[in-house]
Amino acid sequence: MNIGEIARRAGVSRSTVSYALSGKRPVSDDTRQKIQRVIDELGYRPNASARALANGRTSTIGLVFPPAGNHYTGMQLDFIGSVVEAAAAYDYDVLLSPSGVDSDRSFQRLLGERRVDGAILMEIRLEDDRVDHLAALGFPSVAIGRTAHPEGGWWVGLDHTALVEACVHHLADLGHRRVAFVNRPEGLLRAGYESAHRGLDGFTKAAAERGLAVRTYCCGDDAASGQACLERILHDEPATTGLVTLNEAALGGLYRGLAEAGRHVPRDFSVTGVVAGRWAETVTPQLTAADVPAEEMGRRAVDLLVERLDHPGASPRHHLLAPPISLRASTGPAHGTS
Amino acid sequence: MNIGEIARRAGVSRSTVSYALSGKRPVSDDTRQKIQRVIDELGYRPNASARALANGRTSTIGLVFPPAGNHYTGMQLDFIGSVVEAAAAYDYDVLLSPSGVDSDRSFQRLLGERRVDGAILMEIRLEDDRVDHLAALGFPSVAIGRTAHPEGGWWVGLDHTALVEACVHHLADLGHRRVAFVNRPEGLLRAGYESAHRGLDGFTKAAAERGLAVRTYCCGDDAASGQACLERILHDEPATTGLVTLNEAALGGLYRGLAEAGRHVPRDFSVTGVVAGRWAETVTPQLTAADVPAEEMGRRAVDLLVERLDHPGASPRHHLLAPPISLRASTGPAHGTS
DNA sequence: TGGCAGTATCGAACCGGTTCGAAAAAGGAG
DNA sequence: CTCCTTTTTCGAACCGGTTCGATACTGCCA
Repeated sequence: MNIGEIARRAGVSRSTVSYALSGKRPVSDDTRQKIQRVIDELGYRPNASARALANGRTSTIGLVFPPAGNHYTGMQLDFIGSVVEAAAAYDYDVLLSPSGVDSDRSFQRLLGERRVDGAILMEIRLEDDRVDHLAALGFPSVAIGRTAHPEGGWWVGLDHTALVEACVHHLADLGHRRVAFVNRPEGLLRAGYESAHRGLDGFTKAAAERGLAVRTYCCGDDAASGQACLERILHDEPATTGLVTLNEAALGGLYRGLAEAGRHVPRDFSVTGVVAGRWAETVTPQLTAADVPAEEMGRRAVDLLVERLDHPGASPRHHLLAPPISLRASTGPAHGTS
Repeated sequence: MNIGEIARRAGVSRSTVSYALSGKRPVSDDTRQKIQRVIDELGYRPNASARALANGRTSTIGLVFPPAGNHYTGMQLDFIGSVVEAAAAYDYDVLLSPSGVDSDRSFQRLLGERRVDGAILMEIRLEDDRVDHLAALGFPSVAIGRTAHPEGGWWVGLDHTALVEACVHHLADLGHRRVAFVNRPEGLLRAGYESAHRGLDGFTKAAAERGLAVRTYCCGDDAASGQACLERILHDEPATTGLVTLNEAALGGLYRGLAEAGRHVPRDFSVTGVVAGRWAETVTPQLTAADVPAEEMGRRAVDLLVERLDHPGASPRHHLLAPPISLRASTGPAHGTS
């Protein structure tokens, strides 16, 4: 079941079999057919490790996870799914790297041991040592997210600043004056997560522009935290009439908190934010939100990475996406205290 | 940066370096230290492909996806996350295989090209050619799910029949007489998905035992389908007062449909089913449900696979899980038409 | 001081492919 | 029929590790 066996049965040399398969040198028609017949008969497939060793390419890309710990959100699932699918179209496999507790170890595994040809990094931080490290090494990688200094890098990003600004303007246009911001968990904000920081920046800036009274909160990635967070919001400022969130996993909890406080959405309270479309449609009333185009981002990241792998000298490229807000049913005009 | 370079700099032979690293033969203390110093200095890591070629083990396990198409549910995310984490603890990497459109191709890639030492299969069908195929090949694999003939196989399963029965009994105990079943999408049922079939069996059986009037539905994996499905349920039998679902992605839509029909949960209508705990807590009121222990299942699947890899002769093992129903807030006593 | 056990290290073969240079075979022109 | 070009195939080296058999070195006892 190795190439030598195929060669023996076809009565040719190993190199001829190799060339017949790769097409890198011409092989006469009848020997090719003879070889093909033997291959089909035995169901032969070349050994991936041997091939990787010989030509230095593993045909595998690494998908590097955050040091976020044990919690995965729905958005990440969409990334993973679309990356795997897009990679398969280019004949690449996808190796998942947890980079959980000690990210260095699995990072070393992926790069140091040459398990992958390139990497896609998820959950980027503004100052991200992984990105810097890879850039210093010249290792082909694409970030899903954008560091504080994205110039000269390869990445696919979402313009969280602009999206959150749009959310704030949307609420302000509806007459809301007291608005809260529900961010990702505090640990992630402190760790410098891009979405948390840029989203917060956009919120602060737009709120200042519109002269809104605002409060910002961090919130755990689960429904219970969302509910608790909403209670805190109404406790701190009962006159709050709207919120913007980046935290899709807390969304259900936020809604529950509103329901239990007797605030009807969207009559008494407007909710909006930046979340995956699937989640926006799950809650009732459906969330007016900037839908994170996770699938497109994953696909584009793979496109960029493959381009980079195919053309080692290519100059850096990136995509900054800013999808429009999908108007659904969770926001409405403010009244009463406005 | 290869073993020869290390050997040269340390003034020893390549085999000595290899033995110093693997410990498979004794190496004197000072040469070991000399070698280690060089390795640390250069940051050397042995090439994974070369190692895999030499000793026939890739230290990688494959995670095989369903032919389900482009839709991933939250449960799958939890499986993936826990599998990756558990595998990392055993020093295994995880290779994702879509097996999307033509599952054969990526299957061949994984096994035929020897990219992985073993595989974990997700989304099992009652008659699953992948399982049969692997069993015939004697290839080390563990299924997350259980075929119609699970004897002699390695798997981690969820007792959907028992769980759905428990849900039905729960509703019947509360006095509900007309109950609906919301299954996975029709395509999956027709394809023979285990959860869809066994869940349906349990529902039918328990409903018959309790003499309930029932209807069963298939429902797409998204909120819009859930809403449509609920409308159909109430249209077909307006006196329905409860439902059992396996479809977590439709859950939000089911709730919305109930709200729009003016049925209050749990006062007018009880909802229960088998879904991941995270989803059960997202909806309001929180779902009384059998929580799918996705994390535990993923972890156990890895444990079994590693055991199988370490002891090639070991006799088949499995785990059939049947977590209890978590009483939350979505079910209550029936009244009115009862 | 020779013989011997035991330890430390080395060289070579091997895993299964790819690739290069050269040899062999085929075809065409003189 | 020879010579030369072109096409087709072959053998050997290489990728970077692992592993086996054998050699070199050490210390100990007779």
